Amino acid sequence: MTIRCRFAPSPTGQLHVGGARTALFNLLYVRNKGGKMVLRLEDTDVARSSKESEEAICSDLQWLGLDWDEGPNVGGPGAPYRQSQRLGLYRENVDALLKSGGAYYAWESSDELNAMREAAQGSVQGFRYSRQEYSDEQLAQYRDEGRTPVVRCSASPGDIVFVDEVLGEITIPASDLDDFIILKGDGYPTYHMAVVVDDHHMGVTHVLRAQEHLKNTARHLRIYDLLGWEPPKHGHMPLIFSMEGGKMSKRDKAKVARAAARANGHNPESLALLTGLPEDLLVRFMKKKDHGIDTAVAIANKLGVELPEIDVRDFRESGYLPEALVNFLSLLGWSPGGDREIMGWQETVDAFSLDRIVKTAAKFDREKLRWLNGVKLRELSVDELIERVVNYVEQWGGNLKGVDVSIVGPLISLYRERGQTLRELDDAVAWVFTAPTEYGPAKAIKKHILKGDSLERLSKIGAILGSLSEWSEVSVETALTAFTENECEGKMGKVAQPVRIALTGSPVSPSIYPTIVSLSQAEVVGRISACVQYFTDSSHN
RNA sequence: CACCCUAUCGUCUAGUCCGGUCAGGACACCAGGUUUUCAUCCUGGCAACACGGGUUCGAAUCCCGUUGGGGUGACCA
Repeated sequence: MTIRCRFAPSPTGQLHVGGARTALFNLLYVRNKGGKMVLRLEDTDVARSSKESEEAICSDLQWLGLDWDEGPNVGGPGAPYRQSQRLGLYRENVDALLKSGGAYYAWESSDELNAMREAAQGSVQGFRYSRQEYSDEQLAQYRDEGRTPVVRCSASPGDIVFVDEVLGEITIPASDLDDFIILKGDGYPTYHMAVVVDDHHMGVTHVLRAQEHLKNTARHLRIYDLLGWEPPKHGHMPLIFSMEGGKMSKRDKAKVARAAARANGHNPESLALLTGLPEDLLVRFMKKKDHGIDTAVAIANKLGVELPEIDVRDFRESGYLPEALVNFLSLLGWSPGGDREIMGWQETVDAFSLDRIVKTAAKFDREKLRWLNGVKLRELSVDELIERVVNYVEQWGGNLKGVDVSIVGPLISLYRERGQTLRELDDAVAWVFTAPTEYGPAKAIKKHILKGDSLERLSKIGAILGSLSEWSEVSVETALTAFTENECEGKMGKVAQPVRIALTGSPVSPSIYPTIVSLSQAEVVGRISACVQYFTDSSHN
């Protein structure tokens, strides 16, 4: 039997890392078993679904290298792969359930339902819908009001017991289940109905999804049973937590922005002034009534705070490598056993199995991701890394955007070991394009510039470099080692550190010779004399 | 609050199913080495079986309870 798995996002926003991990595990399983991967868009929430979101999600999946064998735009035996294009099929099966008595029409409005929930607040178990009887007069009245009924599926009379591929035997007691909606008032199926019908018709053999769906599985199994279909196997994967514990969610961004605002002593009024956003929105935001990402981003930008990456897009923008994110994600809730961690795609595919998926939620440790990204960065050949950086700045901007490859190349190989992300690499190189206007830290300045005859020495070095007839790493090295031997008792630090400060503004940079020739001779001479000038001016020492 | 899931270093985890190197690796952190600075790299260190009962010659590993954590409780998926 061919194994078939699916990833079924709803196109209502960006691809979340949790979603990416779900897609990843499904694909790893499929590739390991030589099966087929299906991508299906669950766009039954008409109000929230969008084409842009669909494109963004597909783009991020592709960026991660998570491909699919069947899906929208590629087709396949289960086509179409957008639920909004499969309405007839759902309707058919809803009708079948209606006919067999497994489902029935329910006429309560959302408001009435909410009122019923409200009323059930105090009860031990909370609200559970139970089937209502309607008199002919009531029905007539509802129709006159223009109400459209929903269709509810009758709950299983007995406990739902199934063997989960990850968790083992799971029991959802009947007392926990109630009659759930399978067809909405707008004629669209709910998730429960659509998922079951599609998984069945698309030949899905294994449903691997997050543990938050555990109870939904009980509902889905009920539908399979009522329809007389063989259900697929289910496996529920552990959740991904933020470092604080709790599902990693978009709200984490709002949380960070709020904390930053408070730490800076802001109130809604001052925030409105700062961001130009309406004050009532900010009031709601700060009171945690609103968690808008745009609001969070606006505040963070003004305050210069980094928001935590949550969506795949965020990680892309921060300069992570797809292979690093994939490797990291594969280790969240799964391990190949033993001591293996740094793995390539095929190695991971070969090692993957459901019984090695962990049962407990994993916290998302960005520090480890950063480290892993650095490892993957250094695994790349220099040429490959250069290409990644060029593509990266092309898309997301940076100091190196539009800069000639003949300049980018040497710089990147210089910084290869000094950055964990593409963004950091680009940031690190900023000094090449902008001469320093100030120098620091103070302690280093004191030691390398102001102490003794340092400034005079720097001046001499400038003169020596300026007199070179050939501008190359070798000629610079020859000249400076000679100078070091003759005038600094061979102490390289006396030469390198002042030069670093003069050229970059800080005492930290890659090896000194390549650092020097990263700039033109004229630029080096200019920066050195500017530095000497700066500190000769008595106000700076 | 109810139900369900779950429990090894701060974090990700190996070991648990088939009890007998009481615990391995990695991130982070600390110390040292290499290095003209930084980084890379190398070496070493710190650090965990939630608790309480059982079962057993012997339990991280099996059973029960407690506590902790999380999920769910939509005409969202």
